[in-house]
Amino acid sequence: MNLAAPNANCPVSCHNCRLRQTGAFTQLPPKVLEFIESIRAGTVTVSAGETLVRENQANARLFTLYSGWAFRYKTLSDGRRQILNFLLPGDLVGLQQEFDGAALHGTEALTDCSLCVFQNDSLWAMFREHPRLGYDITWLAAHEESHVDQNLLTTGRRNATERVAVLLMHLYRRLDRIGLAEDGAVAFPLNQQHIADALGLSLVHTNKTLRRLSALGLHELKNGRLRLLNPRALARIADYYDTPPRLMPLL
Amino acid sequence: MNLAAPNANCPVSCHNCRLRQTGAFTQLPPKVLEFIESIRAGTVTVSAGETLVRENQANARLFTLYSGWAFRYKTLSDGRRQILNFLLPGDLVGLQQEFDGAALHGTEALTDCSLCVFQNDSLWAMFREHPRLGYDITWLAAHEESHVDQNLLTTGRRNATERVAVLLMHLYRRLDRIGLAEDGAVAFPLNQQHIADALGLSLVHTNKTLRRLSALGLHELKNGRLRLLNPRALARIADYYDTPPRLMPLL
DNA sequence: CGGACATTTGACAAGCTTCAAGAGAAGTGG
DNA sequence: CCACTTCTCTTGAAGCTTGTCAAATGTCCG
Repeated sequence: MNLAAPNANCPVSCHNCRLRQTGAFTQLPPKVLEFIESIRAGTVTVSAGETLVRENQANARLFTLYSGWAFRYKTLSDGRRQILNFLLPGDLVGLQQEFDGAALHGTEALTDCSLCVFQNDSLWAMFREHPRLGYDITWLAAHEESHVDQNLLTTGRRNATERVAVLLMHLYRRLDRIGLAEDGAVAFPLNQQHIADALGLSLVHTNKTLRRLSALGLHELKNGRLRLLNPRALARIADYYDTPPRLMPLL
Repeated sequence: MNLAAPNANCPVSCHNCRLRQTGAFTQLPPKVLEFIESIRAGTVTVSAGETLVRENQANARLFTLYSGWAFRYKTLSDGRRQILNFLLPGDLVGLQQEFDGAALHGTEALTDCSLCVFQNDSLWAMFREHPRLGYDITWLAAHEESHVDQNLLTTGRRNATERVAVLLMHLYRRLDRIGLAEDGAVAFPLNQQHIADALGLSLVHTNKTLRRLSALGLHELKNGRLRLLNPRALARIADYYDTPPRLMPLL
């Protein structure tokens, strides 16, 4: 079961959803699951590098990311870019613009992705028909905010070494939780520009910091896979201590 | 009507709520308003500098800020602090820890505050009894996230001058929208350490940057009030252009 | 008037960015 | 299969923004 594989397409029915079998997500009553299936408008695949939602786009839809990686970002008018957070399988895409009218950020596929698309205007129906779903959506929104909170602490108050350490640890742990770690390593499709844009650093300084950490034997990054060689040292540098895993909702 | 005044206590009944008369918030059907009133457990006042929710606190409650300013923050173990966003009248306090079990951030009163407190475990009741309220809560969560998004762009990719300009503009506009601007000026209770912690800068550099901007005649900060003397220049420096005001939900 | 706290300023050091250029990797077309 | 292009990664050097240290000034309040 490799959900990160390019050809990992969404299943026809939510009952067969492989994400739901990972044990990382909460179970839904059958009636609610059927409702989700009824408002699913279809599935979509997007190639690496393509834009899912443009900045300031008005009419975006609501998705659940099924396989692959994506990220949310904002840019300044002179092109400086900040990555806000990374989206992994199970994450909801496009909630903010349902409320703010237009997206205040862009969303881009980092790898080939497949997504389940919900019908237009189904958001209100979810709240009305199944309060449980409304609750779950709010949970996901609050959870995503906590990721952005953490990234803000990182860019605002950590130095370059600490920032890189946090990023590596955090992504590794998120992937591990949804079953995407194999033999102590995870797929790692980010290039150094992505890392720089996520951490508020320049490309060159990101490179030098990564080299320093790997020269110290803290991590290994090759063939597009990340391995944490000394997680305890990384955690100490990053001042980052994980909370115990909790089951997440999945739409 | 000065909602920022220290003695601006919550009204007994939501029907008399002065916030609802500002025109900045959506109208609620009478039945929903009565429901809100029924799950309101009381009101609380907090003095400037007091902590509303400690970092890692488990049993925090849900509030609506009625008057005064507060802020959410995170700290590293060596004391470095990052302010995540500022909370103004009408904002919901404590939603995240309802989901994550414990607060991953602290919340502190910046001025004397009064807040409406909701009953424990009333969150699920809101979603179940009145889907509209669930929808509104999600709106508020998504809206707060968009503030954090913006702050992350600012600390990650703007220089010191741009950061200060953004902060001044953004807070001015938020206050203006809820009717807290008088004669082109707003109350501004932040000290320079707060600004530094919000922008990811050192205290000294924050001071020098503020002085430079005010020497250029862009803003004036005295007697605890902020006046934007050249909003267009500030907007240009900050690369910050506001979206038209939208009505916000109010619980 | 004294004490605590916030603001202001200068000098210096450090971390990070920018510039420049080479090396490696991957894809394309002859 | 090899030249060619393009992109990513890597490294060094120089400069600038920002942080740190230290101390003076201003402000508020008892």
